[in-house]
Amino acid sequence: MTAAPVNFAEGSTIAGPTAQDVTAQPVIADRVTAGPVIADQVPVPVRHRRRGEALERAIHAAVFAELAEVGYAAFTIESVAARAHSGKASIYRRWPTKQDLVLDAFCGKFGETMQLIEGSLDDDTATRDVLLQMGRRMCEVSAEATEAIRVAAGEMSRDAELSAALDERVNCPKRELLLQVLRRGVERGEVRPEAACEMFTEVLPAMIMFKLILQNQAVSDDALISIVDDILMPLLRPA
Amino acid sequence: MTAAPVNFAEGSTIAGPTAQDVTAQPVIADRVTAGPVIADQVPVPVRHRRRGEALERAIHAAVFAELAEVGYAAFTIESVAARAHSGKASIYRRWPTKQDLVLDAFCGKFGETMQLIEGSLDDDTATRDVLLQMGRRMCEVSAEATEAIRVAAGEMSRDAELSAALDERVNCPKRELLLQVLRRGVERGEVRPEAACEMFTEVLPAMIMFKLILQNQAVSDDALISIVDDILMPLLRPA
DNA sequence: CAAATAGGGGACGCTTGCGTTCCTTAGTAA
DNA sequence: TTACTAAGGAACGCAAGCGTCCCCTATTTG
Repeated sequence: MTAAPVNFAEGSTIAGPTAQDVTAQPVIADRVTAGPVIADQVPVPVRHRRRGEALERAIHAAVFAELAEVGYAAFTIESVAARAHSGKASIYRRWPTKQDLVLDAFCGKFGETMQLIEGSLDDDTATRDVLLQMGRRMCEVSAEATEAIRVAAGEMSRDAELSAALDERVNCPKRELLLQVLRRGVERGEVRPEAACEMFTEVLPAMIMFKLILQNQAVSDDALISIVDDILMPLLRPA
Repeated sequence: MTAAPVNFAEGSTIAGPTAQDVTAQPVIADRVTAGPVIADQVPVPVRHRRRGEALERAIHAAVFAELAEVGYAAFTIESVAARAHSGKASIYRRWPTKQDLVLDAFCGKFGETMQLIEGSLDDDTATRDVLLQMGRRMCEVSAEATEAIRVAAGEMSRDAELSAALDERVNCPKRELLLQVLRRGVERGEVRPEAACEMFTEVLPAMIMFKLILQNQAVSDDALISIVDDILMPLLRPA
């Protein structure tokens, strides 16, 4: 199940005006409620009431937007609700604390992210290109959730149980997948056997995350290519 | 000027009990104030009233301890003051917001961290060992302030001015120093000339910070050696 | 089409931390 | 020794969010 990009646009206004939306919303709702809808006065699709998964995705999107805009310290359930055009109750009904909310959003985004690549492992793509593709995907997904990643890392340092859970759901799958790519590379003669180990598995994520999460730099495609071609491949290639 | 380890033990109880310390403190203070000090009843040095730099270092230490224990979201000026056995006013007198406080603590720790290595650039240490030494130093310093690092990164993403300031005070010096090490390596014939560029400068910090800050893993000395010997040096070494 | 369910959103009392002020006393400089 | 400055610490009013409840209505289910 993919991250449903559709709903990102519909459910919440990413990086859009915050307070204004909140006040603007009731007007539209009233018009819909009070009298018959005058069709051509509401060209933008009338906000319908979302439920279930659609609502959750909208809230998740609002969480990322809010985190990016004000950070975790100033992050409040109230503003997430407002941004998602939803009620606080709908949020509290699902997530008991702001921590749960953020971490669940995090998992939703990264839980099944990497599996998307698995398909391409069957065909005849070169290891170098698979790595590049994985790098691109990591950048793409992570760039939308940098603060959530920082928060998750921070909470993990304080909660061993959570740490184990996130490790299992996010880190391990990613590591395994990368390991799989390396092993496949060995079979194809593109990777030396000793290089198919855990440590080399960390080089790509480390370089990307360092720039993205800790240095706040966008990772251009050129930079990515350089990481793969000038760092990763030279390390992996058979002598 | 080093991070003054003396004060860490004196000014605040890192990772020690929080609430208890707070309530325990006045008792000691009263005893000191009210009557003559009975020497052997107060074997631990009586808390004297700190000022200026000594106080600031104690507060910084309390900041790191507090961040590590409760995280930035639950971090309050009040608990920092309590932990440092200081008054809120003394903190507000110096730092207008919690953001300023944390970031200043961050700068205090990382501002002049790396310069410590510069001395060893003159003698005949091999590049490999210089890198190892730098890695150790990075681990050492960063491990005490992982949450502060995350916070700094997060704030930077929201504040371009701050971002520039921290870059100048922390990132650039580190990058420059590493570049200097690489160039020195070129002169000594241990590094190929094309490798003395910015990108390779990031490999060591990226690997360390990824583990430490994003994966929450301690970086053992073995791991560090492996990073230097199996990743960095093979990339740098002349063909 | 009717009944049941859940969402949007306002209101409320409560708690917490903010930032300030004030008082007493410890360190410092003259 | 004597002023002077600043620290420790308590108290205070204030604002912001919390978490809950309730009402009304859109959507779904049967």
